[in-house]
This record gives sequence, structure tokens and C-alpha cells, in this order.
Amino acid sequence: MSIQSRRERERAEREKLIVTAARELAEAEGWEAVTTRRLAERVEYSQPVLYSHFKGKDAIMAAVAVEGCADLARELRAARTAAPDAHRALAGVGAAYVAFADRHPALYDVMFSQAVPLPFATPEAPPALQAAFGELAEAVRPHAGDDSLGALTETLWAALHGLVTLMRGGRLPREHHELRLGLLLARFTG
Amino acid sequence: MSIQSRRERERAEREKLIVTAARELAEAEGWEAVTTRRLAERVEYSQPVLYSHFKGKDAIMAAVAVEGCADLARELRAARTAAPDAHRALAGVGAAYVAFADRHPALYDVMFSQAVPLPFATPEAPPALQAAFGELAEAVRPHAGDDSLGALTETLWAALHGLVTLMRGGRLPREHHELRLGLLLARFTG
DNA sequence: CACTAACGCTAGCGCTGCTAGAGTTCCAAG
DNA sequence: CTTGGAACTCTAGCAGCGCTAGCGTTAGTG
Repeated sequence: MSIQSRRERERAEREKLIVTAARELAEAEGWEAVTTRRLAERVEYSQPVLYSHFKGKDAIMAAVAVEGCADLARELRAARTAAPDAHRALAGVGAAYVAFADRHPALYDVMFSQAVPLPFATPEAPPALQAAFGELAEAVRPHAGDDSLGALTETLWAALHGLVTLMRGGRLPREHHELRLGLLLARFTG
Repeated sequence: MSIQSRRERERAEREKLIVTAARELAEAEGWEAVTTRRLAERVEYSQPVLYSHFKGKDAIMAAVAVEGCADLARELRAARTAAPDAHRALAGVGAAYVAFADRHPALYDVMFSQAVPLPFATPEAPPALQAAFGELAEAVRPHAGDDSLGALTETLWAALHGLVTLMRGGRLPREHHELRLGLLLARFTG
């Protein structure tokens, strides 16, 4: 009992170590630098150990994505609760979302751009992701009027996501970013 | 002179053949199925021939992306000019954009999601891309009011892009798609 | 007809994600 | 204290990737 629980604890610690190492490596050098060999070297185990914890590289990326969702939810919540009124709450949440994507590009990619084996638009979606979406929804609620809150929140999320990804892919000039964000939010608070 | 021009013509034809084969393979099986070996086999040449035409696989993808931009511009123009008024023009262009992404997911990805060596937000951007953006801008113009037409068009583009990519990545439920698109366009025509 | 320049090929490099099977360690029963 | 066996990690290797060096052939020129 005790020995088995110790082993399980050590396994859990090592799993956390793998996820953290993958995240750090990705954030430092991008996901193309995260190979199973480099990751194994970083956690000081051999490659096959990774596969005793995760089904494959995709599953490791998915675990990192879930971590990122928790971080994003926390930052959105902070931005929303710090705002003095509904108008500035939405502006603050929007700005926080964009800032998160800007500060953690690799993390953001694995959360929302890359294909990872995670359930998203279902009740089985990671609670952290639902929490992040919920923060967006709370910020949108006062401006929803008669429109469906869920659909309107999804639409705002998509717009923010588009701004972020097109800009980082070099498709949109960085210099108009604040202006674009302002135009978007104005259309949602009008 | 004549021999040289014939050779150049044949080279150009082969280059077109490579781009077309890459596009067909990508649209049929996705970009992960487009390997230099399979592509070479498909055009009935050896791998190194590809590299005498393009610097690398990225450059081939970029060429496909430019083709896709021309197609998109054509479809957006058709949608815009067929509409009887400014309101339905924007709705039509938005729907056409989304429909294009839905019908050509691999093509859309290489145009706007994947990293390809193409200049985008500069005057050196491919004319076909500028044409596509111009069609969007013309549809937005009647609704711009005092806002910057360029920035507003970029914002709408980003929103459409976000809707498309999040939905295809499984992040947004497909069933609310029409509702979301309607909400978005309402915010831009209001 | 001989020479040369252009061109496409074979073969191979270093890398990827992933896995089979050998070898080792550690715990428990006698 | 010893021994059997399960749990576990390692080395080594597979098939495939993007890409390239260098050889052999073909085709046009003087």
C-alpha cells in the first residue's frame, strides 16, 4: 500500500516534470524544437519513458494545452474582476486575452491553433478551458441584450483569436493592432 | 534562342505541374500527406528536381497559397457584385469567405494558418492576396462610417478567420455557425 | 564527329516519432 | 538471508522525413 502509493506519487511527479519541460522548451524555442529526444534528455530519462506516461507527442502537447487554459482563465478572471464597470470589463478581458497570446505564443498555439487530441466543444472539454470561456462569457453578458450569450461569446472569442493568429503569422501589420482591437470591442459594446 | 525558349517553356510547365500536384495532394489528403517523395512520384520525376524549381517544400506551399488567393479573390468578387445592396453584399462576401474555407480546408490553411515564406502585410504581398483583401474592403466600405476602412476590414477579416479556424479545429460547435456569422455581420452593419 | 555544358538520377545524411526486446532493479515470499 | 518474479528503464533500431552531393547521361555546339 505504502510502497505502491509512493511509486504512484513518483510517477505523477515525473509526469508533471515531463509536461513542464515540454512547456518550457516550447516557450523558449517553439514547438518545432520540442522533439522526443530533446525532451527525454531534458528530464534525464530515455525516450520510451515518455511513452509510458503519454500515448505520443500529441498527448504531451495536449497536457501542456490544458495547463495553458488554466493560466489563461486565471488572467482573464483577474482582468474582469479588476474592472470598475461592464464596459471596461470587456475591454480589459479582451486586452488580457491578446496579451496572453502575445506573451505565450507557443502555449497559445497548442491551445487554440494546433491539432491536439482534446475534446473542445463538448461537456467533456477540460474544466480549465470551460473556465476560460466562462470568463469571456461573463464579460460579454452585460452587452448581450437579446442575443444568445453563448453564440455571442463564441463570436467574440473567434474575433480575438483571428486578430491574434493573423498578426503573429505576419498577415496583419502589428502597428494597427490597438486600433483593430478598439474597433472590434466597440462593435461588441455598442 | 528558340531552343532556349523551348527549354524555359518546358521548365515553366513542369513547375506548374509540381504546384498543381501539390495542391491536389493536399486538398485530397491534407498537407501532412504531401511529402517530397510522394510529390516527386506524382509528377514522375525524382526528388531533387523539385529543388531545382523551389528552394524547399515551404516554397512549393507558398506557390499553392498564391494560387488559392487568386481563387478566393475571384469568389469574393462574384459574391460582392451579385448582391443587390450594400447590406447583402457584406453578408454575401462573408458567407463566400467562410464557404471557401470550408470547401478548401488545406488550401485555406496554407494561405492563412501555416507559416509560409510569403510577404503579407507589405506592398510586396502577392497581388492575388491584395485583390482578395480589396474585395473585402469594398464590401466593408459602405459600413465604415468614420472608422478607418483598412483597419475595419482587417478586423472583419480576422473575425471571419477566427470563426473558420476555431470551428475546423473542433474548438467551436458547428451547429451555431450560421448564428455566429449572423451576429458578427450584424455588428459590422449596425 | 568530338567536346562540353546542362540536367536528372541514385544514394545517402541527419533528423523525426515511435517500439521491440534485452537487461536491471526492487519487492515479497519461503 | 536467499530466491523467484514482477516492474521498470534502457539500448538499439525501424520507417519515414526534408534535403543534397556527386555521378552518369543526354543534348546541343563548334
